[in-house]
Amino acid sequence: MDAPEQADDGGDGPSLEGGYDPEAVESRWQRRWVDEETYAYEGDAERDPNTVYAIDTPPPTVSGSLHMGHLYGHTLQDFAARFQRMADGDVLFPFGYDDNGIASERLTEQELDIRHQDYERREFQELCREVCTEYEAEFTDKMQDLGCSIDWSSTYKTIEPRVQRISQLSFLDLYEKGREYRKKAPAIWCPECETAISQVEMEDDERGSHFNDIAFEVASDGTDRNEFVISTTRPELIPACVSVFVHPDDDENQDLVGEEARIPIFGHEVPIIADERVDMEKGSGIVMCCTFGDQKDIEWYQAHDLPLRVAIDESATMTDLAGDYEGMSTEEAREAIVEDLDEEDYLRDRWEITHAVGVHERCDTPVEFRVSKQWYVEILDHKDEYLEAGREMEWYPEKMFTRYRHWIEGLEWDWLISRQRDSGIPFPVWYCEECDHPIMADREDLPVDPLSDEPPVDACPECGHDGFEAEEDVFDTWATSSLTPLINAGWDWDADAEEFAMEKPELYPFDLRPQGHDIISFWLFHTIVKCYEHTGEVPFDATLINGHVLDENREKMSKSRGNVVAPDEVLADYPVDAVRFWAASAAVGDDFPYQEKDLRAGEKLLRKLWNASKLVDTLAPADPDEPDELEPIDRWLLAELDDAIETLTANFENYEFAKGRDRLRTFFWNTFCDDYLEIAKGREDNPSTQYALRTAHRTFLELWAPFLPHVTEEIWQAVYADGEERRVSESSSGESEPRDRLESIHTRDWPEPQGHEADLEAGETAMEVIGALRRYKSENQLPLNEPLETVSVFGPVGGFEDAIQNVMHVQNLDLLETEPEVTTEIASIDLDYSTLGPKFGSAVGDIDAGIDAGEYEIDDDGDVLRVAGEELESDLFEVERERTYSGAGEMLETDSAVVVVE
RNA sequence: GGGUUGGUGGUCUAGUCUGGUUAUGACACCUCCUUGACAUGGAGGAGGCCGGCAGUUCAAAUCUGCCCCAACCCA
Repeated sequence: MDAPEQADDGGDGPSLEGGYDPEAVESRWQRRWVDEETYAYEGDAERDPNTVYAIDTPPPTVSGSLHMGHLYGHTLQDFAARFQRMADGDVLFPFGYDDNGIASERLTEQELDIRHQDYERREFQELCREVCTEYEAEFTDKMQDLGCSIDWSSTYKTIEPRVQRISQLSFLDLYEKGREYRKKAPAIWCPECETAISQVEMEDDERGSHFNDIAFEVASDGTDRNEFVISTTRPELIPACVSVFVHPDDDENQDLVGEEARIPIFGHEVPIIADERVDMEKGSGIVMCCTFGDQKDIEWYQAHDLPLRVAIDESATMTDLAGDYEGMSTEEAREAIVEDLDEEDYLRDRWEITHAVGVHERCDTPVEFRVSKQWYVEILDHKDEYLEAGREMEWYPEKMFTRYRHWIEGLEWDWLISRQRDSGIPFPVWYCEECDHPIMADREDLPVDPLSDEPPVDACPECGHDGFEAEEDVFDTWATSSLTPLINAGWDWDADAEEFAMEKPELYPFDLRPQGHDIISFWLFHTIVKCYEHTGEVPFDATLINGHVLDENREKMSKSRGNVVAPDEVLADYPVDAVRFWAASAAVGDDFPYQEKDLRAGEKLLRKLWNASKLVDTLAPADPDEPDELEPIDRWLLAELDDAIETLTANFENYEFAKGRDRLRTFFWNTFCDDYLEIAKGREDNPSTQYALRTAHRTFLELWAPFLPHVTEEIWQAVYADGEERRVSESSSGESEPRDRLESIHTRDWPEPQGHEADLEAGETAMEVIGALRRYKSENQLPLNEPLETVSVFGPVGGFEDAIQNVMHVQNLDLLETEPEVTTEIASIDLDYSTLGPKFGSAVGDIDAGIDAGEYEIDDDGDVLRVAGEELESDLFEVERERTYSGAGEMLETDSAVVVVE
């Protein structure tokens, strides 16, 4: 745009003509916001971190397309970002992709129908980059269709060199701090992906299997028995059997302890040992320990210093230890061994079961446990500190902290960060060929790839040898994606100052970390670990945990169930603003169903806002002067508006989007549209009403802006942007080229209460009277604009007579000084239990009974109620009277007024 | 198996921490109304013993215990 005036790009510029056309309007604004960098973070390194609002968004894993979880999560963040931007200025709302690691490798394999094993590492990495780039481009398009106020100039990919450098710096720093070690130890292993994985990547899955009762011979002669039976689901592991365990309390089998067992078929002999970790309830109560079948085997292996017998290799193929079974897969070997056991009469029984099997979450392959040399981040010794860090953050909702706490309390493994994969960030490490001493890269050289780069030394500092071996492993994805606060803040090594520094220190610690409740245990946890160890600070002030979007029957969406709703399908039928209105309906942290009718509710609201704006536009000039004195009805509206601003502000500050949304909708629809606008129709020439109308309307647009960014921008630009003083948020630090930027509603200031005071009781009563008259017309099947000849009101409605008269088409309105002629009798007595209870205690029951039975008296002036032997002062009860009106016309009652229609 | 969270009209939900006697709103349903924006609107109505059972209390959707159901996390 090139004119200082509001841009009107021809026929499809902002205008209130006709109905609201979200399809055209939304994409038009989305494009302009991106093109004009409306949401760009300005940045001011001098600013206090407490006054810059920064969000650390967990970058989506590049493994597929945008789903409802992305939509919901980002929309919630956007509510916070948009509110904060208006309320407090500069906001950083960045965006990243997590495209290094197993997930994107598997995506590449699926997409191209290839196996990574068939490619050179470089080649495969190239393919990953290509596939990811395509997915990212499509994902970005779809993200921009959501209209989130993301700063698209602050984006990153976890595989890009800048991030690789940060990730390798992080590795070096933790190594120097003594927080990392390399160790040959049993690790969880995925035979399909052929890599070690961490505890969090393993999940349980119910699988069908068999229990096999296998007879073991006793090879020594300390007992009368010749054999005993062991139940196992994994007979292929018997070549790896290194011992047999019996529980110390197991009297029946105590005779076996200290003896030797001979392994069927394979013939090797193993000791029988007592250990209380045996589950006596399971199978025969006697259990074999193999290296390794499960985690308990590892514990035993370490506790009893057992030998290592590896029968299964890294691709789940039997090793030479398995003798005749060498080269078979574990499944093949299982069947073959069972058959042979049966033939040789060792198989005593076999039956089907289903049980939980640990599988790799990325490929559903049952995991193995293998001894291998891996890098670990030590975390078990800092559990208390990480727990404390979690405690220092604000949790929205609070209850989610429990999950974090339980996760930490249950930690059993240090964090394994090396992966035997092709695509990923390499460890910046070489090893001395002679003494295995690790050589770390120099900081200034990062990022490095040891496979192609040379180590920074000519000779090993330990032994002087000059040959080195490159580390082939890459970092676990989370070793990098746990650094997002540091990536966003531009963390780097300052060589001159010899310390770490941030390019944008004002961002750190971040104000908000949003994420789903399913990844508290790893993503959030790992991020806290990394950032805390690097900076000594908790990286987030607050964390916002979003729930999951379920299908319309409240069931989890899953591809296998076929109940997945894709965001693009929804957005093809409904405006984004309507989708956002739905997204705001759930309490933060709660799972909630996707229901189409909720989107229709949002659509209705957009239409209402549009139509109300049109009406306001016909009733008052865009920018009326403020009159010296507002009339009661107008002052009442603005006082109510002040109140709404106050609650809504608090709601946004506390991430109570659902509450804010409902409060605003009710006030806008019921109070403003149904009540005030109807009244305003009869007062259009009144300067007081014109001012109130426009003030309220502008404020409504601003208050709705975080929820409904498109429709509010469209109306704002159509109605107000033109006459506004130009408010371009060019930074005061003097950017050399002042850009001609859109004065978006989204960069305006959040409304503040203006301190309007009004007789709220009179306003409330007047609305009651209007409601009563509406009910009267409805019940008498009259149109709402049917004139009423004479209406008398007894009640506090002073100052609102005109309003009542106009909106209800009352020709004569009388305010009564005294209650109209009625005969009254006591209908009921309302007790104030909250003070009555504490005062009279158990007598309350008798008082209730006495009143019900009519056994009570009230003083003539109504000051004292005598019942059940007690005397109640007037503040404890209220007498409800049944009024019978015998005068002319019909009497209507409200809570605080009596109305007579003639 | 252990833990966490939740269960409120037909549906989705507010209220539960901080107990107070007519339980909030929306959608759907029924009746009526074309009022100067909106009939994709407006006014009104019906519909719930707050998962079950005990307990604490003058008083429980709300606090306590047990049970049932669901989701999630961890074995």
